[in-house]
Amino acid sequence: MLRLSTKGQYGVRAMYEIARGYPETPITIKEISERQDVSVAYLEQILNRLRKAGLIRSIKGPGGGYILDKSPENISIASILNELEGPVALTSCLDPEGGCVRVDSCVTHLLWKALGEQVEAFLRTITLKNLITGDFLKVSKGQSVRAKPKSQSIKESKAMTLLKL
Amino acid sequence: MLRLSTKGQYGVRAMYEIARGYPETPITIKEISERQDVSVAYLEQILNRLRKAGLIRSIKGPGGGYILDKSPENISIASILNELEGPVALTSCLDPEGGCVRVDSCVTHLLWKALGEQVEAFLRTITLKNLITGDFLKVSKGQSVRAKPKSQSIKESKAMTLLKL
DNA sequence: GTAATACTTGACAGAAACAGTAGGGTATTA
DNA sequence: TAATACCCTACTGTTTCTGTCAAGTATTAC
Repeated sequence: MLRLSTKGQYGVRAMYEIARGYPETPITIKEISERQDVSVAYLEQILNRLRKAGLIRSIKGPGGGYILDKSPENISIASILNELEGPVALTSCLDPEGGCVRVDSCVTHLLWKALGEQVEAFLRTITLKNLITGDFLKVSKGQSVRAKPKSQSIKESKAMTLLKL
Repeated sequence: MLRLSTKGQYGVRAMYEIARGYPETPITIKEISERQDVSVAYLEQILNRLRKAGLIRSIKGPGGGYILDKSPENISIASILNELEGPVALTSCLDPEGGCVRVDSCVTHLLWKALGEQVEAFLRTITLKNLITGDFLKVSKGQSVRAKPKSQSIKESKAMTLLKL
């Protein structure tokens, strides 16, 4: 249950590749395509939306490509997925668009709401920088948090709290 | 993103109705259908799977219906959803069935894994009893946890920790 | 024993979402 | 002006979802 679409998955992986070139080296779609094994045409769709959302910038012509529009520590996984898949909405009830007819009588309404909020909170704490440095991976494996205390931003330490649950 | 299927949603709501009759009063599909506004035929499919999973028991003939096979505090939302939608698997990579070809090279693999585990942990802590007593709802609204200390099981207090994040 | 109640099972079908392709266009550089 | 590289829209096959339908089995009450 709760499958993430390929658009979201590829989007995060593409952003990871773009982030690696930050702040100077643009990466072409072709390169992302080869490294992440996703077709150029499909990536075009995905990156287009992320560009319109202001997460990345594009440079046309030879030597061009894509580059982050903010620093990696300021781009969360949540912001990427929100653009590509919309906000977390476990039920149509909770979709910002269509309203719920039976909010009050629905016992499960607050359950789904709470879960959705927790997921969003989690995704907001993980940034592209975490993906690049691998801090996140170490923490999720249960390694010592205090091994690299000075590199921990506030956001990162929040992510750790969540992961240690 | 991350929409829950109606099967899962209806399943939980149906289980809530069945739980209300525990341990003595069986409830018919027809009654659940009317209370939760879901067709009888669709509920039949759903309840069948929950019965085969051992969560509920059925009694045929007049006066029959469905009844829980365990006490409400021993049936978690996770166990219901797992039967109806399978385990949380944000990517096909993480599906217990199909294996991942590029586990090691995939930077995001552990991210989705960690998120999935967190969601499962959350759903395991919420039980049908929480739904019935409404304890869960109070907590999720940020009310004092210590207001009813004696009714708190270990599981419930875990859920609260999660909700307070 | 028979009629009414209620669960059991498998097949099927329309709708929606997903995943990806195709084919044209525009801007920039050398 | 040719090559590079991004830009945009439309479309289509596949899968999943969301149910319905129809026929069957078991139990109870009388």
